[in-house]
Amino acid sequence: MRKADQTRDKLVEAARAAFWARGYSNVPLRDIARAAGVDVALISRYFGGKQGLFEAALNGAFDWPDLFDGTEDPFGTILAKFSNPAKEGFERQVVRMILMNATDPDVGPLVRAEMERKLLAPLRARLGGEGAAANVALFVAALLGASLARQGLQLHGLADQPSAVYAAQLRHLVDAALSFDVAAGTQAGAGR
Amino acid sequence: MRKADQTRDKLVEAARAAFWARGYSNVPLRDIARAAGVDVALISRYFGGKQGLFEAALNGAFDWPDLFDGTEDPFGTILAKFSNPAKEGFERQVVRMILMNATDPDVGPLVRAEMERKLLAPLRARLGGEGAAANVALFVAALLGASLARQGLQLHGLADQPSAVYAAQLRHLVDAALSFDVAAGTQAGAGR
DNA sequence: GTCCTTTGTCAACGTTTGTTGACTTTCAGG
DNA sequence: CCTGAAAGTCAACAAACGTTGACAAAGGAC
Repeated sequence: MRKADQTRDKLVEAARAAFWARGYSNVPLRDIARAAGVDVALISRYFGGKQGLFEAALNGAFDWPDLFDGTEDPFGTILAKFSNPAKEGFERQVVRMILMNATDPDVGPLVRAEMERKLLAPLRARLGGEGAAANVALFVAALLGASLARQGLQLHGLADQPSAVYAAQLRHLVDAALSFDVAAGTQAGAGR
Repeated sequence: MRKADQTRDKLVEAARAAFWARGYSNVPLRDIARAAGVDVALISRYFGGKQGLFEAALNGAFDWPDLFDGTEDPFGTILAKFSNPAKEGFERQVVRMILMNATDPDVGPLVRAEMERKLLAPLRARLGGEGAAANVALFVAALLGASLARQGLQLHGLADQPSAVYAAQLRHLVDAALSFDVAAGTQAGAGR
């Protein structure tokens, strides 16, 4: 039973790399099996099928290393993780996973549910107050939008910026998201 | 030759409805043919294949009705179209199209190229100035992020808001996107 | 060594998918 | 009416997909 766990882990790891990069419906199981150096049949055997493998890959994808247990501000921590390094951090992978799989008809609902449980709810609890939900949702929207535009769509003016400038852009957007006041209703300053 | 154009149009229309809603790789050609009331074989005959049909559906998807020809501010116009009605506007469909297909390995590059040509470049030309690219990219990022969070992910705190509140949220985020100053580099106000 | 559980291998199945080619129907021009 | 191009129908293909079941190898218990 020890050996089987190793194969399970190799499959989950390969599944993450593939699903996060190309999206659920664009990844054949044979690709994952080949990358893991394992026979395809073992996927259905161990995880019950493709969807089961995705659930296993999704499980733990939101277990951030000490983000909500410390006394630090999770918003600032997340922002810092996204701004600073070019190296693929833990949070970066989660965002790529969301962008690639949250709109899929098959596994989208799973992703959204896990997201709500492991990310949005804790962030709301940290912020507290009446309009916490609005600010948290805007925070996530800004983060996803910026990541999609820079990494996913490679937009000119965002993807070609040095990380210092991108950090300033992201902070500017996130500040707006967190400073939104629900009670104020409609505020001054139209478009442009 | 007149009749064939009608069938072509019916196919393109059905293709848009399906591709925009479920994404390129999740739509079988037979679904589109059935929705259009047409035989599947005609797709390969008329458009050369699935990718050709998508290109035909993509073509014209960015031809906004009088957005860049008038003297009005396109940023404000787009923002207004997204804030006000519950009815599915033209711009809304484009955003849904982007969110569902821009990350696809097959047609993603096509979508991004068309997006750059028909949306980002005109917006940059309108804004002008040195850092126009940065602001335009942030504008689009904010718009896509908010739409993804509200319509796509149904985030609590954004999807359950009345349209008046959502309009204020969107305007708040977009204002930040357009007010970003590239030259200022790093500015004051960290996370939270 | 023998047994039995665990683990991995292999071939095949039934579907679905995009695409193709041969055939039939439609219909305007002579 | 006759003809031929245009438009549509139908069956079938090959490939790819997820999944299954029968079988072989491995490895510890006794």
